[in-house]
Amino acid sequence: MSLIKGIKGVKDLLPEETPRWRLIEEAARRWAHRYGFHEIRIPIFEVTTLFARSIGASTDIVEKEMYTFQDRDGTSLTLRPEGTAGTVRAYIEHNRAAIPVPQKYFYFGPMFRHERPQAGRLRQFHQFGVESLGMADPQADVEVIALLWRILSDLDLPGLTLEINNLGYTVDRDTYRPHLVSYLKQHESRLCANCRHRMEANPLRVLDCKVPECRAITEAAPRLTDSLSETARSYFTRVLSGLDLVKIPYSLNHRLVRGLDYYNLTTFEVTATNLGAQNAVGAGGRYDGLVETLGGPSTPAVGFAVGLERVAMLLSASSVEKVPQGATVYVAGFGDRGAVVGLTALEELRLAGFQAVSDFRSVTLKAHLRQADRLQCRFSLIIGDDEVVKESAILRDMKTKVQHDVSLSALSPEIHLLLAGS
RNA sequence: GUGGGUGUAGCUCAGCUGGUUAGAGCGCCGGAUUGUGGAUCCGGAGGUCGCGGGUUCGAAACCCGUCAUCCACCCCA
Repeated sequence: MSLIKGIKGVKDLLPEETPRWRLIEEAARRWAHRYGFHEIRIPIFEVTTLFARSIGASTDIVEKEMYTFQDRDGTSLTLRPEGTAGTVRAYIEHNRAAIPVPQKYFYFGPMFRHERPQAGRLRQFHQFGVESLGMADPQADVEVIALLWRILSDLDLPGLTLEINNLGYTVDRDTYRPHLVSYLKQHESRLCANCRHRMEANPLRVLDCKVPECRAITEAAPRLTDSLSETARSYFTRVLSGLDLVKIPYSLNHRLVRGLDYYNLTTFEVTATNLGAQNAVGAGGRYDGLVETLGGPSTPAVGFAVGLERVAMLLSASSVEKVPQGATVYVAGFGDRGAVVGLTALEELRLAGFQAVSDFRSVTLKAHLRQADRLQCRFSLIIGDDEVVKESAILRDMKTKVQHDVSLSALSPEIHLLLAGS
């Protein structure tokens, strides 16, 4: 009999770490709400072609990282590798374009990518994401970027940096690509093997190669900026001045190229220190063509996603360890009659709104008090056979060791009174 | 998919060039304190040394394989 273990790259979140996650989720929710985003809950799996069409058939995600399987009727389904595709699908399917107010959504949930696990990278990981659909104005970009920045800074993550770039329109990239390729061809022999391949498949990706040799070459390469149309340029300028206005610090990075095909114009990424190699905490951009590619009405859109595991990693390094709230009342019922009365006292306290706990394995008062201490309870309610006879229990303040008799017939009012007094 | 590190008690880790009953700290249980927790002291329990094979008189240690895990490449949030 071999032990059944969890799947590689798929983690359990144990009660010790769950408060940290709640903190992150609450911050994200709070800020999303302030910015006027509403929660959407979309399925965890979809028809495979949705992802192939939106993310891009030649991306790594679609080529080799998706969890794809056959449904019983043979249709190909896949576990979502990201949240945008499903959100857009829902937007189209429910004809949300017809609603005369901006459609601004946020979501939380697990995503699935078959990658080799490492620091900050799992096969089942969690994202918080935001999609702002319908507004083709730079202010919409600013709004989304500001929201991302606000959430992450509110959580006080170390070494946050916002990098931003302008990918222009598809036509802009089409005019730029030949310039880049012909330049790269001249230096082909000095490029890494990977980049030589990328040069054919997706030349823009060569720009964010980390190999120093490649970087040196691309440093002098023709820049996308110089091929951008006037409209693309002025759009980006207005995004930047909007960020200045609302005081979001950023730095330009002309190498910033996203790994998903649907982005255009504004792209951005927030990185942090102390994250190891996977240092992107949140990233996103504008994707004006996606709704239409998926069969919906032409709809401009911007969004981002945040990697929650990565945020959680950073948060552990900083200051979270201050919320281990223990229970307020430990009920120590022991002896034949005390145990019985203890059970009813527990229930009575809970109905009255207290958090009340006990360890039913403990038979002696000593053992009970030890557990009360471990559980960091504020009070212990001692009920032994003697107390049952007297019809009054002993309420012990675990910190001050002060004890009061409280009558068993009026437990919760008397505890309320003592609490109010202290 | 490729490379490297690490697998010894519940946890964190020692264990020298192979040598006899495998250790520490923390945690756990019990006692000192038969109805009063945390501290102290005393005592105790707990290990297929990841798994399989090989070398050897002898393997936790050496060799081969395998699995797990971590980190990096790649990719991305």
